[in-house]
Amino acid sequence: MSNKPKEQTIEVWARLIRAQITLLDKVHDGLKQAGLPVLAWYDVLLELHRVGEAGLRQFEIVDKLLLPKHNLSRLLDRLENESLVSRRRSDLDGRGQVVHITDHGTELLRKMWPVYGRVIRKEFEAKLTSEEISALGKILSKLLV
Amino acid sequence: MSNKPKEQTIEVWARLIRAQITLLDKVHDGLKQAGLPVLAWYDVLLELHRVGEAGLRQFEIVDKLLLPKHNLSRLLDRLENESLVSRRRSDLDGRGQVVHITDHGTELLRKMWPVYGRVIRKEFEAKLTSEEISALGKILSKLLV
DNA sequence: GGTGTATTGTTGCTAATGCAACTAAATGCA
DNA sequence: TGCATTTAGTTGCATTAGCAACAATACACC
Repeated sequence: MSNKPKEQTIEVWARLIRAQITLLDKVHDGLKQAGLPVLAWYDVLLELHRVGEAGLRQFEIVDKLLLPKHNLSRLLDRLENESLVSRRRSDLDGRGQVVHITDHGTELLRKMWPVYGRVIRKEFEAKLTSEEISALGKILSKLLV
Repeated sequence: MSNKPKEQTIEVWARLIRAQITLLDKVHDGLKQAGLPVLAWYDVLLELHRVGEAGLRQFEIVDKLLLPKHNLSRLLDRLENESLVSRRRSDLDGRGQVVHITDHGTELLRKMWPVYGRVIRKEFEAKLTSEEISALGKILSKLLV
C-alpha cells in the first residue's frame, strides 16, 4: 500500500479537520458567552451523570473521552474544587477511586446542555437533511473500527 | 426552532468528535514516533510552501488555519527560532510582516509529509470507499457554509 | 508465599494556550 | 489636515496540556 493518498482524499480530510475546528469553536463561543465552563467539563459530567450512583473509575472516563490520564487527573481536581464531582476510595481496587457527580454538578450540566444543544441544532442538524446525518453516521462508524 | 436536537443527531455528532480525536491522535503518535514536530507546524509550513515566494501575512495564516492570532504569533516565534520561516517587514503595510518558508522549512515539510500521509492513507482512505469519501466531502461542505 | 510485571493515578517540570491589555500603523471622515 | 476608529501583531500573566518519573496496589507465575 502506497503512502500517498489521492488528491480527493486529502481535500476531504482537510475539510473534516476544518469542520471540526469550526464547530467546536462555535460551541466554545456559545459556552463562553453564557459564562459557562469549557466543553471538557461538560463531557466528564455527562459521562458521570449517565452512570448515576455507580460512578466511574478514572480509567473508564479516560477511555470514554480519549483523554490522557494525567490530564484527567487534574481536570478532576478542578471539578472537585468546584464541588461538581466527588472522589471516593474504591472498595474493589485500593489503587483507585470511584468518581461521582454531585447535585451541584448535575445542575451545571443542566445549564450547559441548552447552550450546547443550540449549537448542535443550528450548526449541524439544521444544515443537513436527516438522510445526510444518517449517511454521515455510517461513514464515521467505519472510521472508528 | 427548538433547541433540542434529535437523538440521532446527537449520536452522529458524538461520533464526529470521536472520529476527529482518534484520527488526530494517530497523526500525532506517528509524528512523535518519527521524532517530528506537532501537526500545527506542518499546517503553517504547508500554507507557506503553497504560496512560495509571495509569502503570507500573519492574518492570512490565521484565516486559513482558524487559529487565534496571539497563538500564531508565538508559534511563528518558535518556527523562526528553528529557522523554518522568516518574517520580513511588509512594504505595503507598516504594521505587519510577510512570512516566508525557508529551505530548511521546506525540507522539514518533506520529512513530515510521508508520516502524515501514511496515517491519512491507513486510517482514513483505506477504511472508506471512494464513493464514501466523496459523499463525506459533500456533507462536510454543507457544514462549512 | 515471594518476586517480577502491569495497572491506576499523581506530581514536578516545561511548553503551549487563552485572555486582555498594549503598541503602532492604517483607515474613515469631519 | 486632524482626530477617532479599526486592524495587525505582540506581550504579560494565569491556566491548561504534555512528558516522564514516581508511589501504591493488583496480578501472574513460579
